[in-house]
Amino acid sequence: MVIQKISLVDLAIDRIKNYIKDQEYKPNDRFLSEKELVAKLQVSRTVVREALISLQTIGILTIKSGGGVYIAEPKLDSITDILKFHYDTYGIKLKELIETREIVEMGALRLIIENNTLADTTELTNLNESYYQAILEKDDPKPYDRLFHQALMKATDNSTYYLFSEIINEYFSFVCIDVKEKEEELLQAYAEHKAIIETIETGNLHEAQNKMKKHFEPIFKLVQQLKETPEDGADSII
Amino acid sequence: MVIQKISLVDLAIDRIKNYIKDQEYKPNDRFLSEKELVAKLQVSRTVVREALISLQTIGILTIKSGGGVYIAEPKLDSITDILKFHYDTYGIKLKELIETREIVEMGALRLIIENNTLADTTELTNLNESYYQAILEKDDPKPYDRLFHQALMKATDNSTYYLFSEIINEYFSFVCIDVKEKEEELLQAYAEHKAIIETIETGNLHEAQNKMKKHFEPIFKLVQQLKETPEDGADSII
DNA sequence: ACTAAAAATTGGTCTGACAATATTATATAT
DNA sequence: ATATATAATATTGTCAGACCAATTTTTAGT
Repeated sequence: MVIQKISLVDLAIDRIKNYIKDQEYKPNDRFLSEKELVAKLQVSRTVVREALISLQTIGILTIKSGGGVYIAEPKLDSITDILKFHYDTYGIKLKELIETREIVEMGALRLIIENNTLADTTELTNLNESYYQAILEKDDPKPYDRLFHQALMKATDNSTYYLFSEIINEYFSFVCIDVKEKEEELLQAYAEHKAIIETIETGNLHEAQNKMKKHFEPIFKLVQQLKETPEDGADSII
Repeated sequence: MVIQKISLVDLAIDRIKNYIKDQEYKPNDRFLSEKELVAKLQVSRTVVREALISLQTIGILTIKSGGGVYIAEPKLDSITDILKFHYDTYGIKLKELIETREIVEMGALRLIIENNTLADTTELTNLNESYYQAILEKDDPKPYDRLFHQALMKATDNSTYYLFSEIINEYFSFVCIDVKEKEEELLQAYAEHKAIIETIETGNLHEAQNKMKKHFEPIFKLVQQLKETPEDGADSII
């Protein structure tokens, strides 16, 4: 006996999913209320609620207490949530994660250069200059760094690849320790960004990838120095 | 008023998550029953159930009707579920997905060769030979192809990178149309696998990547010929 | 010791009730 | 007439109790 009998909740989830597809809802649209779904699906409120919660969990719906049910904004929170739990519970090596980022961004360079999807490097340059300004003004430059790398990934003109890179980056920013870099190192990163942009413009893939690799070296070294420090005491649910 | 008051369900989810971490459960271990959780968390069964369902949805727990709650096997089903919905609802371009696979596998070659993580290419060869046998015996060779590419990704010795590649492949096998390839094409693929292995052994990254790129060309061309055929009629929930 | 029936456990679903929150309608003041 | 405060309504959150269905455990009989 392997077959799992399908529960009403699972059925409800499926129906609601299909309904959302067919109705061509847009994010933030108001969805049906629990009451309406009870009438429509002919099941108890319990079942409807459990289905809605499941759909909220995977980021399809948003339930506002007292305010109704809405179509969720397409985000990756639910995916990164899962990965976070994975990380906490089963452990993931930081070194691996950074290496993954590195490889993914080097791959992005290939897409950009081979497919020639980046006609205009102005935006990248602007973002990097914002990064530079933030450094000089002692602001936190990290958001700009993030934007720079995001723009680079977007320049692949492959939204799927970009999607996965975002998952990885989300995951990374959750996992990664918050390193305070020295101004000297930040300026170095700025220069490397600049060099990468210029190399993209020349169309030299091999060179661009090498520069990207260099760009990742500092963080790589940093991580390899870190010790794994797993120490917790909490035990019961509280 | 931006702050969302935290619901009891969300609290329960958090507590349970932490409890699982602390108790060092293993997959398939029996977890606490609803009743026990009610007693432990001091909330109603409704809240416990909704929390459990949420945790089941993201693949942390498995609820067996009448049989109790269990720690789920770490799988990516929940993630691919989310992506599937994304695909159905917002659409994802097949061409992009294949390009993503291509880039990811080319990146894998870099990791393998640069880090020299693949001391022994025997397993890859064996899997490829199984692929060959399946072709000759008119079996479905796809599973062996899948195994070959999986082994390649594992050879990066980066479980995180492997994890992401699995997400992509799961996603791909869901999305992708089931193409029946001719024996001629299958044998071609076999030969390309073989060539890739040999090039890995020589340590020539550039060459290996080129061969991988060639290996993806057929499926690439196939997809670009396909027309988008969105045609459905269903409207209401049923 | 093995098997089959009975009992207990556990999850699945339903109903009704009330509380907490958000939205909408109404009344009031300017 | 418009803006604001208040009341009414709608909606989700939580609880309790009941019964059904599936599973597991116990018991009884051979």
